[in-house]
Amino acid sequence: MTTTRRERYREETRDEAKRIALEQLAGLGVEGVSVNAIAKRMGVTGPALYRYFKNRDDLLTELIRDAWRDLAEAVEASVADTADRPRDERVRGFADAYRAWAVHQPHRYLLLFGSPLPGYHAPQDTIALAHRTMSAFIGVLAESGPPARPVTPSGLDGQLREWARSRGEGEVDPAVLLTSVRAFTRLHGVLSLEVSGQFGPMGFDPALLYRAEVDSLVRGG
Amino acid sequence: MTTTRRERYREETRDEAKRIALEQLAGLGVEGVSVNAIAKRMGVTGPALYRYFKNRDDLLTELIRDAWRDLAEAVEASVADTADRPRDERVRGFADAYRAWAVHQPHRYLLLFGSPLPGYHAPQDTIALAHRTMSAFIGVLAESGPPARPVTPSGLDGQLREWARSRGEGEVDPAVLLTSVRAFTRLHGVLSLEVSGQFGPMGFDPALLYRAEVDSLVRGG
DNA sequence: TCACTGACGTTAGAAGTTCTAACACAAGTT
DNA sequence: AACTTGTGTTAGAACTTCTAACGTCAGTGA
Repeated sequence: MTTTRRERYREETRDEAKRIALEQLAGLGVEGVSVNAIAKRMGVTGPALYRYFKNRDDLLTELIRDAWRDLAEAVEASVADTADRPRDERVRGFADAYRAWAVHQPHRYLLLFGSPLPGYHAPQDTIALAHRTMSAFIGVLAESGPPARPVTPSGLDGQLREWARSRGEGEVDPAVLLTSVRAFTRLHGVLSLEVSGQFGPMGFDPALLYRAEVDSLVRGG
Repeated sequence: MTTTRRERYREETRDEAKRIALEQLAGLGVEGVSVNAIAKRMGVTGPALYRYFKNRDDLLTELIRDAWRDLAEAVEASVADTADRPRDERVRGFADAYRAWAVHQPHRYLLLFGSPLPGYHAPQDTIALAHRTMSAFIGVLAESGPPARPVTPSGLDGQLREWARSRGEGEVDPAVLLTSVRAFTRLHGVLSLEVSGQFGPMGFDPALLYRAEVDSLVRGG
């Protein structure tokens, strides 16, 4: 596919707008992402940007899409880097990469996992991008085979199996899926509270709390 | 303290505004909470409301304060109701009350735990209200004495002890604190993802996942 | 009872926001 | 060279928060 000069310029303009939007996001939160302000900083008038983004929601959707892709690439890189290491080390590597991504750009993590934009419905490709991170996680955790685990609430096994089927990854042991999802929610639990500043007044280091969770994860707790 | 007719009327007006603000929050998210729109629905003009709230942030702070108080009262009620039950049942009671509060009014849960308002700094009394929920949780979990538990990352014990001291609750075993905080982050992990709709495309019942976490919690996992 | 003070609501308006419409111009295409 | 398309402009509608100035009316003290 040939890219004309115009197409290239257009892409650059879009990228510049998104770059500035991310700065606004970091500084002022999602409410502070203003089409007008972005345009002004780019040296054009407000309405000019509507040639590049259908509306503000469209711009934010792009930011969300990019963030999911970026997160997926970060954890996939960790998985690739530890390809020939023992399973526990790979799990730790994943968890560390995941946390690093989150705490180095809390605003983007919040964009993905914080309050949903009202009326926003994630497009299909965004959901697929989100799945990539989960798949990488399941892949690493599944390495030592189905884990021993306590009683599963009735019904969940079937639902997890159905979920795996819909992801098109063939037959995955529901025990692995449950372990993965629970591990994920636990990591997210710590990260979410850290990134939204809830640990602030408590005065202890969230990284240590995170490590405690990772420890119990590799131990199979 | 005597309340004059004026004071009572003023309080009613504030309450009505907050009531409508909560409806807006539920329907349109925090961005949809508009001073102007609230005033219109109350049958007055926009600027009139500025006699009752310093500005929009002040109104939102009130909503946050109310939500923390409401949450604390909900879990404290559960704790009181199960006063003479065995410890495990009390833990389950707490977890159920906590989840019920969150899923019945997801917008309020997100107001407390979702993306923080940019530039918002929680006033001291709000932090104290948030602590009430945590204290109730610690209280129930502490009942069977310090739990057996795996290795604690070095440094965390001291920080937890310091945190307990600053809360003015005397000497609490750091093991209990760690268990409490970790239990809390795990419950929050599931709730947070549920309430922000992340489980939507996955098609399984978050309540079952939550139960799995509660199960492992009472088992001391 | 009269006068005063303070609370409350109004309109006007400044400075933002998103977003559409109409227009101008320059850059590719035929 | 003429035409089409992309990209920018200004104008403006309909919102938003929030301040200022101005009535009006209720409650209080003399």
